[in-house]
Amino acid sequence: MLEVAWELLIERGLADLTLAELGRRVDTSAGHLLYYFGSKDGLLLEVLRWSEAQLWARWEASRAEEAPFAARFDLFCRQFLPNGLGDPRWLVWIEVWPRVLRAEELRRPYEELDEVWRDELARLLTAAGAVDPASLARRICALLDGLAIAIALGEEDMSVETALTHARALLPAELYAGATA
Amino acid sequence: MLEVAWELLIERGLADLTLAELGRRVDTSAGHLLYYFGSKDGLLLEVLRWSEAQLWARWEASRAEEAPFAARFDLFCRQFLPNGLGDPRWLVWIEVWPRVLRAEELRRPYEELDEVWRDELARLLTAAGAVDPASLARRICALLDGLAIAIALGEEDMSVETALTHARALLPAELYAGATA
DNA sequence: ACTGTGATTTGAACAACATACAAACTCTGG
DNA sequence: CCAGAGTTTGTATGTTGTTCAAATCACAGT
Repeated sequence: MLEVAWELLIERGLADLTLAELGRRVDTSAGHLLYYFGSKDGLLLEVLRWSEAQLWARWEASRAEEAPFAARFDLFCRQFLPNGLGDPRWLVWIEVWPRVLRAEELRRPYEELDEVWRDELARLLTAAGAVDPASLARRICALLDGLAIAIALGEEDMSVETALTHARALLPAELYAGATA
Repeated sequence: MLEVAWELLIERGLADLTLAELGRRVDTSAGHLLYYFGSKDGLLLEVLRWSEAQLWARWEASRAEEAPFAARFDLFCRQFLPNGLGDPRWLVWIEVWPRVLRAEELRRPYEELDEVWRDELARLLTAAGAVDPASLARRICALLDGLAIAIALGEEDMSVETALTHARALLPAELYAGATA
């Protein structure tokens, strides 16, 4: 069901991700979706969870633990960043933010999702021997968030490659030694 | 009128910033607001413009052109970053992002507003003799965006001071030499 | 003054939406 | 076969932003 929501999101964008429309796709009623997810906020959060799980699976499949740090870092950033304008994953993030502001009870679950990548990056940095991995991970993830918005919103002078360059610039020189494919 | 919208936003938050409610405050009808602003998106954009103009005025009043770079940079960041959880200026930014995604015609005006601070920071950096001011400004503004989201959304381990530390870390050592008040 | 014309302003109507809810249905343990 | 909890549906409700025709206003030209 979440998968269908996802496809709907890709096909028709944010505007058409409505309970009625989704109900039509899944052959059920909007009422049932509410019963199931509690609210549209709940549904969105669940979609986000699902999409993050997908991404995490891809990440676990592709991350090469023994590869050099530079390669793993690049891969991390590429996975994290949006895949161009209107990337569905970031569509949901951007849609969720204002809702977190309106609804107190979304804060906790939101933060949990947010933390995952920060922790993973911190793990990467720790393995590479960074001095304050937690703080550096915070910094890099914040940067990636900002860059991701620019990409997802379609700002002309921002691309994944440019973003990657910016991200690398935050690494201490000794960590990101060689160039990578 | 935009000022009243602003006060309404501060008092009651995002959820109550509705055309009907605003109309009640300004003693006019929701229909008139639509006639005037074209759409709610238009209103929001105008509110954002107004708030940015306010901020810009404060910035121009307080920036000391002859002060050392470190002080001017800190001031810039403090102005730019949200003033704690639910800062109204960032409330509007966060509300605008999903709308930019839904409505193509918002992209241009959005980008114009976005660029202002980037250009100003680039100016600061140029004056300080940075090597690639435009790119560095891009990077720092993206970082500030990411940090701002964390602050505005009320993530516990993020404060303006912490954010400031992160921002400073992006500067080449020779630019940010001394500590500042 | 009068009038006509275009810009405002209004209020009611509309459509789309998330949500609430009661009724109908389904399944399961006794 | 039944009772009752858990699902599912369809309809109703309340709130949105938006549309629109009518009313009002401002004011230039005569």
